[in-house]
Amino acid sequence: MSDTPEKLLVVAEALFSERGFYGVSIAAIASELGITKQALLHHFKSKEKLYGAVLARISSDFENAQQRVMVDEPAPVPRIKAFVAHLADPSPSNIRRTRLLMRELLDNNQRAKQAEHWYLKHFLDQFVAMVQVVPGREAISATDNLGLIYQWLGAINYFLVSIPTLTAILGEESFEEMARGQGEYLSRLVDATLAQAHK
Amino acid sequence: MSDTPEKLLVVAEALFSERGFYGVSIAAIASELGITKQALLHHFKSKEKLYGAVLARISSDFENAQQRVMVDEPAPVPRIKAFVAHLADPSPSNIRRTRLLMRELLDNNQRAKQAEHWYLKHFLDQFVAMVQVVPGREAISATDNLGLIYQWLGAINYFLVSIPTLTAILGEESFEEMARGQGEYLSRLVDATLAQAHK
DNA sequence: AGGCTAGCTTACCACTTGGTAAGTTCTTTG
DNA sequence: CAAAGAACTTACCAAGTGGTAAGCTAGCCT
Repeated sequence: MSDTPEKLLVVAEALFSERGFYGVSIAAIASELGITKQALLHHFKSKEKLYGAVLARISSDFENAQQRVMVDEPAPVPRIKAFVAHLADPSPSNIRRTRLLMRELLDNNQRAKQAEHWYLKHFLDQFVAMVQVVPGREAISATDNLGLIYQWLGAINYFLVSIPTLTAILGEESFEEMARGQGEYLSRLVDATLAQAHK
Repeated sequence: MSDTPEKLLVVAEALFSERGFYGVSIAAIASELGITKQALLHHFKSKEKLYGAVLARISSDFENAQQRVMVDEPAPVPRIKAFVAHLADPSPSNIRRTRLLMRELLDNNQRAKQAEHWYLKHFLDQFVAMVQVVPGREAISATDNLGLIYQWLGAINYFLVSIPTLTAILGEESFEEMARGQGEYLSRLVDATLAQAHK
């Protein structure tokens, strides 16, 4: 094979992230890769399946990262902070994936979806478990803890996808200043929200 | 005229919100309205312009709400909380608009955009001004306050667009429980994050 | 009455879309 | 060596895309 399927998924991920599922044609992806549309369709039988493969790759990487932090950081709160920091990593590749997942969040409204087999279900369950072992949080319901997690995910993901916009508004330098503060902000956000329920 | 332009914009807004700019054809919007595609194109000369009109309508409503809260709530912190509560209103129409604006945030990455004339610039400037008059916040840079606002917007907007997903995961009742807590959560989030910088 | 505009309609267009069908070349395996 | 399958290619297609052109009708203004 001339291109590894891995390479195909990387390019497809980038384009889906930038323009969305309906915004990219398989021909556009193929052209970016320098192959024909039909070569792409040979590997992934349809556009939907190609997109599915992109999602599967992301969610698998996600779960790996989650498992890693479970092992590396045994203490509950530092573990959460480490994981939050990982999710908030402002690297181009993480921004790209965050944008794609946010599009997915907006779309799977209308896309048919069974809650049980949802590709991020496991990720959320694990995350809730991470919060529930924090001292003082054991008694709090999973639903409430999920609410907390959604605040964090909101703050993290919204910031990441806003980066291009913020850079345009603020200019390169001011944005850098803001971005430097963001890690510290998030750490304090976790502390503040974790603490507030058991005052 | 048989349909008011208002009615056209309402339907277009709903469809753009659900499926995104590329996900909806002008023919689909027209069919939903029970008119021909060309009738729609008669009112708004192109798809882009129709979409632009939808955005303009939203941003104008936004600025009205902002102005109202400035008048109705003179005290800085209650004013912010009232505005946050307004933005977080989980009514179907607000969810629809939040979803549309989030799509816009994801897209205007690649869409050409001059920061100065950006349709939400004024909204953000006003919001920053609202935060900057909070006692203890005057000395803090606009950039830092903007960072704070993005945390709030993130928590609010992400939650709103996640509602369909969360309902599917948790079921109707558990979700209702979580949603009831969300208003209280947000109020505390504002308190906690406003306080943290001037301890 | 004549002209003008708003609000349509039907007809049409070039282009792009995702996808199929069938054949070809290369590589691996029995 | 033969068979099989993987990795393509070219050719094609029906359906849909955004948009133009031109005409028609009703109401309004002078």
